[in-house]
Amino acid sequence: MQPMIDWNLFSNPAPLINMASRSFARLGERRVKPFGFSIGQLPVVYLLRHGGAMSQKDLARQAKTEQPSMAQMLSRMERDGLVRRAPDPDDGRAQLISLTEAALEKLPATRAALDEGNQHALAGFSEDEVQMLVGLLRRLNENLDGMVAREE
Amino acid sequence: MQPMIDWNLFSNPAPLINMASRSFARLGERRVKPFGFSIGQLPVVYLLRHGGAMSQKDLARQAKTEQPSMAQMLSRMERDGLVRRAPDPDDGRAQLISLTEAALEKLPATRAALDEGNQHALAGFSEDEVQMLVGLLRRLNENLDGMVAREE
DNA sequence: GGATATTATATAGGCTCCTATATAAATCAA
DNA sequence: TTGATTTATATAGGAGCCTATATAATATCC
Repeated sequence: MQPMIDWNLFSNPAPLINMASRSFARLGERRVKPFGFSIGQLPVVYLLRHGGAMSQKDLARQAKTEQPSMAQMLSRMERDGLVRRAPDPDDGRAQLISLTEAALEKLPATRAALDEGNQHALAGFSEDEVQMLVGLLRRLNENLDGMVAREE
Repeated sequence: MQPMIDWNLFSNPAPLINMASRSFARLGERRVKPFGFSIGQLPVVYLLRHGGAMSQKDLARQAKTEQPSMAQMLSRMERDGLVRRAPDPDDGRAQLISLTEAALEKLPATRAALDEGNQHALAGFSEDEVQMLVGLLRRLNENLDGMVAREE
């Protein structure tokens, strides 16, 4: 039970993380747009980067989004020629999703543009500080994942 | 120019922050919903928590969202009886927005519920680690804000 | 004072997410 | 083998965010 002192949005991780997330999204959007991607698509791109194929379900699980979010995303990506859907020969319900050649070709340049932006975001951070931040964020995500799973 | 080694989503701050942000939002939503709020409204609630009134423009600036996002949010909040819009006597274009009594009454319980969730998210973190995380996030946000402002 | 900027909101359109629910194929059990 | 359950995707509906643009009121500058 902590005292009901007045609230400071900027000393809690949650709002700081929300702000950072939105800023990263806006900046990332600008950087990947020239290559025909949008920022939310990157987890899918990442998972399929070697040219392999995955089901929608596996993509959703590994990208940690809900299945309907993934379905919608894949529809847009298919519409934009980034992704191909093929019926799974072993399961009539499922699809196998893979990146198109066009998408694969644009990957290296896209990633370079994005990396450059991420470097700028960490201007003034020592290597140790970056590692510290990443480590703390990983632990935070582990806690959060558990809470989401337990419906806490 | 760094080597094009294979990509790891989990050693970059940006995707980790995006994941954490989404988890916080999902968990926070569950916690504040019983009180009639939704998680995205909290910056507005926070800014108006003492019963004062602000223009939409000031709310948007201080909550660091774009004006149209704020306009939409306020429409929903007005619809839900959380906020009141009054014409600004000094400026025919502007409105003065304030929380309704109903919203003000539910504030303490809402904040308590949210704080509890945030504590759980930081389970296993020492006080120093929390301060470290907050400090690093603040610096990161400063960088990001600058980049957004400079259209970088 | 009247034309021209600037400023405060509003609207349109789209993306990324979420929850809840429907549909269709596969699996399991009796 | 058929009926019930589980599983993979789809659809509906909505929040929250963004960019681009329209509208209306205020300021500014001849």
